[in-house]
Amino acid sequence: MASLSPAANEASAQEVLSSNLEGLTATDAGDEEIVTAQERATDLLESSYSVVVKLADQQADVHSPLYSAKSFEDLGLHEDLLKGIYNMKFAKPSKIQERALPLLLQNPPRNMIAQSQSGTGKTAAFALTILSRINYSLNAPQALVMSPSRELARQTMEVIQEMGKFTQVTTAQAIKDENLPPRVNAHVIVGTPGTVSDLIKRRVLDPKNIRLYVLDEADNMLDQQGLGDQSRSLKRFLPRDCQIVLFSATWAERVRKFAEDIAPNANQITLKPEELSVDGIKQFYVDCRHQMEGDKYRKYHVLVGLYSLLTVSQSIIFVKRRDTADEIAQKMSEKHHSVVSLHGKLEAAQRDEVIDSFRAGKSKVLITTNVIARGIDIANVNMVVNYDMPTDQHGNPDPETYLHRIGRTGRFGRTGVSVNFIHDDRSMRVMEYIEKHFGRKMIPLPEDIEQAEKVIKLAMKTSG
DNA sequence: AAAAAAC
Repeated sequence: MASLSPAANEASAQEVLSSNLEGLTATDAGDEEIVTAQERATDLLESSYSVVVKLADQQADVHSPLYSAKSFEDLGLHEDLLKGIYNMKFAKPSKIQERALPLLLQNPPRNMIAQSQSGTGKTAAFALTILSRINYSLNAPQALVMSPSRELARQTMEVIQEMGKFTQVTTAQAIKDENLPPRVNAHVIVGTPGTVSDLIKRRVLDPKNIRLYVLDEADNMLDQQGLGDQSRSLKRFLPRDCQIVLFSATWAERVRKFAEDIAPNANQITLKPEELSVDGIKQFYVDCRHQMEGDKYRKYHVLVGLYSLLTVSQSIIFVKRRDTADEIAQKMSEKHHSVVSLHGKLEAAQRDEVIDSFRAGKSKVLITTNVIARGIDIANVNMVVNYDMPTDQHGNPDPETYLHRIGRTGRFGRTGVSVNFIHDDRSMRVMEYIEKHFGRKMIPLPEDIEQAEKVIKLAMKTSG
């Protein structure tokens, strides 16, 4: 306990608030209790959460009330959208929504580059923009949302549908193996870049009426080899006056220029660096360097030792390679753990089945690659394990992926714990780099596995 | 020295 950061309570308040704004509060909590918790959280949030707004129009006054919406009514949203919002239990705009929505909704439309932490309602921000801009009497694709993975595209689609429940919106998923008509005329398309560009080239998808192009997890969409080229080249099919919106929790310096290139003259919303800390999630590490030396599976033995003691509701184990995910899932299954593995080598239908059943709580442990590192919301996940520390293709530390991975837990005001597995000097150096990058120390777990389990269990019980 | 994303 003594090792917990002093700011942990503030961060947890943010999560409590996000929880309410995301409409995913604990179902057993009474309405009265939710409101109280939210009010308390709001006070803390106001003082701790800060954004920097940079307007494309130099003449405009950033501090004008025009650029800050304290309520959804202030935004002039259609009644049917307000119904959708309140149906999802959103009480008032989150800080990012408050700042971003007036800018996103202004006419003529302006491009937007925005940064916002996981779980602060960025999906809702662009969903509301999309649903506000559609011409419902025109049966043609008018908004195109791109995701870096199949799983995130499906989840985002669900949010748009839920929010647009009281509108006449029609939607279509442009992902692998999805059955689509010969001519897609849905208003909103959510998809992955390869399939979308394929559909456009085959004239299944006509881009001429697209007025909004959204890149979710935009730094990843622009930076990654393959994804980046596809996202950029798609832009040439879009009308010249198409509004371009880029959202992500992370924006490494190197990627910024891509962003400004694809979304010229954009309004920009940036988080102050201190907002990127992850104090709400208790970050541990287990040093396996001196355990069972010489045994190539010693990291695995520590993992399975920990899991044989721990009782967590659900957890995600991140590994580097797809075959490692399968291998560990296989071995843990033999030990009667409730485990599934998910990665891009699986068939599309299989991927859907695995993620849907994990979401439904049918298995307790998801072993996966970076495919799930970003954006995925699964409320009951209260532990993330970095079995392999996140690195780029050169083996260099990847703090952005680290932040996204551990952001899969500690969501919605729930307790979140992460455990990094260190097995050699290299992985130790990767972790130390990430510690420095975020200015946060990870907490060492006792070498004795039973003691380690007690420490993790205690961290899970204390409010995160 | 990986993963993701198209056929």
